[in-house]
Amino acid sequence: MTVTETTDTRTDTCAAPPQGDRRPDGKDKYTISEVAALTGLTAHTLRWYERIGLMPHIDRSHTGQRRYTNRDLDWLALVGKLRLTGMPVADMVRYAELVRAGDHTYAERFELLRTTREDVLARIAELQGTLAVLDRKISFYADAGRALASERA
Amino acid sequence: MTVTETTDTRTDTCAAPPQGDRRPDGKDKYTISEVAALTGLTAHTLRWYERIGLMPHIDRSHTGQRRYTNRDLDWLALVGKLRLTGMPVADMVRYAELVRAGDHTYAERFELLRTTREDVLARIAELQGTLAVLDRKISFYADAGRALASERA
DNA sequence: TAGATCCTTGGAGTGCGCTCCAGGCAAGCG
DNA sequence: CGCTTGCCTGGAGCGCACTCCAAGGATCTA
Repeated sequence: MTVTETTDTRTDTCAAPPQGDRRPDGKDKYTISEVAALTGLTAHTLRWYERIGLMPHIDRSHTGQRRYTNRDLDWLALVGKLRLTGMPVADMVRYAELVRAGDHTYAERFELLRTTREDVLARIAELQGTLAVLDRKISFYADAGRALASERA
Repeated sequence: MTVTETTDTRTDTCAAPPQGDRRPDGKDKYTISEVAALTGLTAHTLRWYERIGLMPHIDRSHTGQRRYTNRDLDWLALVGKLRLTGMPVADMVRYAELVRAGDHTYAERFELLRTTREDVLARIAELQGTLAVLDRKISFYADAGRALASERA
């Protein structure tokens, strides 16, 4: 038995959820600028992602232009999420390599994601700490503003 | 009436809370390497902060060496918090300029902090979104790991 | 078929936040 | 006295994640 992440595909590219965000239904070929529009990344960045191995090699049209698939969009959605966590690009490339290497890397992928999860939790806690400081200062300035206003009155 | 942020000082440097984190009591003069040890920043970075205007001009010993005060440490603590929010250094410099400019910049400081607060809230929400994705993937790999284990049995 | 627009490539450039270097001064110690 | 250690300066360098450039080929619209 082989476990795949989505039920309807043969190879595990660790694709994102089946829910396309705002994706023309029934379509499965996108030019680079269409993908740029859908993802918010620039075409430059998409090509760069491919060069550094963060994307698999993208299908090409008969004239050599890139044609992205829905699967590629799924992967980019995941990359976007990982990027939001602050994960370095090098680590994402490592993850992409594990995915390409096949099922026997499940344990390592698990470990990488678990570590990332811990980092995210720590980061959230950190931000909540700074939020407390900000709130203290903000209420100080709010009070000070009121005091100055009443002074003028 | 003039409102100051801490009750025991005359000038408002928007100092951090009176609770020193791990600070030798009764001391009010620190060398750059002591400050580096206390803050986790490097001496290089401390000098650089001063050059770009993120720190006020630091007191000097008779031989020209920097002598940081507890007030400077308070300010560095705030800077550290703001840095954790992801605020660009340029914005922190802007805030520092407002503080140096005097009480009439309270409204602007308030605005800056309020905006930062919104950013932090948005960032936390973002991270919680990525956490959901991570959790989904992690449980996938955990299940897959169990399936592979039972296969070997 | 002309002209505008889009896509291709390798490699160079950018902005940020540090990080380090060279060369030199000052203080403490055996 | 020499040695080590710590600090000073302006300016160069670095790692990251893009971002852009030049020169040329492909595709679309009238």
